[in-house]
Amino acid sequence: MKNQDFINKLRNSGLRPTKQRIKICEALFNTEKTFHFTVNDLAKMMQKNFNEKISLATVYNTLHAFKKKGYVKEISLGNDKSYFDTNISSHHHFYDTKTNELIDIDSSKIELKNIPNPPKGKSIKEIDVVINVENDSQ
Amino acid sequence: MKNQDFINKLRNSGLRPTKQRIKICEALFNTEKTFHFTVNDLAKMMQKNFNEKISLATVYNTLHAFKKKGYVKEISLGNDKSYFDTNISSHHHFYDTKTNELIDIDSSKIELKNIPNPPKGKSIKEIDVVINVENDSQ
DNA sequence: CTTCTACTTTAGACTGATTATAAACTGATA
DNA sequence: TATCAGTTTATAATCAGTCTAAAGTAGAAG
Ligand SMILES: [Mn+2]
Ligand SMILES: [Mn+2]
Ligand SMILES: [Zn+2]
Ligand SMILES: [Zn+2]
Repeated sequence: MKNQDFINKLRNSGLRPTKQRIKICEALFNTEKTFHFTVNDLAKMMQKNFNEKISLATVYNTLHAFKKKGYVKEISLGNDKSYFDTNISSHHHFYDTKTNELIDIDSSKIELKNIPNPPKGKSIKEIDVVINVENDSQ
Repeated sequence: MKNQDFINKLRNSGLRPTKQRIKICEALFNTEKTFHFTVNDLAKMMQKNFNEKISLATVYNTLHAFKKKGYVKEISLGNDKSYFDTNISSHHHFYDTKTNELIDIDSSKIELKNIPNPPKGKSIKEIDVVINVENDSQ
């Protein structure tokens, strides 16, 4: 995917293709594999790998905008900070509670049976399965 | 359960039965049903319902001590703050993302099939299923 | 090309949950 | 009763995330 594609993608979804947003698109979507990251991870990555100092506020703004457009997902865990995910397919995670490492599990890999009915008046939006793991002691 | 039972419970697990811990035990474990709460919820509850002003730091200390002893569980969600749970059985949750309300789902209600093997060298500690729900619009 | 304006970016202030500190207090033991 | 490690507490510190208001910029219009 080239620069111009991101510009179109942004414009088509009503986001002005600013220098910062385009660079962040490159960082997030010009990759072999999807990945998980924190806001700080991304801010540092932009600086180091893309030579682009983007203010933290803008990184937050952009990620929230991208999330609203469905370009990234946000994941919350036992941690204090939240993670973003460029894998936007419905999927689950292994989560290493010691290292904070996240590993995808394809949605089709786990079968959920007998999901109970939601409380009256509410409907299910999404189901998150987190399998907490830890290094074998010894 | 009476006061003396909590004193024994605390002593048996190596926690000094202080006035604050005993009162918190009463608040948490002298109930019909288990429940979910935040640190602030509990601090306020102690003041209002138990006429016991306990410093926030102590509430944190106590909850973390109780968690380590397995008397409560901690639940992390998309929220900024974390929740505690007096239901220490292995179970899952409905989570209303708008109201932050948590509702228990008995572990036996949901059947998880084909759980993939954890990454090499890691083993599964716990599986959390969160079913995000929302009020039916209209 | 220049002007105009709404949308963006930004530094820095602010918030709110949680943790750290260090002094005062207290349960257990002798 | 004296002693002391474990506890409580007020308060400061931390840290992710949000807010603000000023400066910058993309895009439209002339
Ligand atoms: Mn967020
Ligand atoms: Mn905690
Ligand atoms: Zn993922
Ligand atoms: Zn629960």
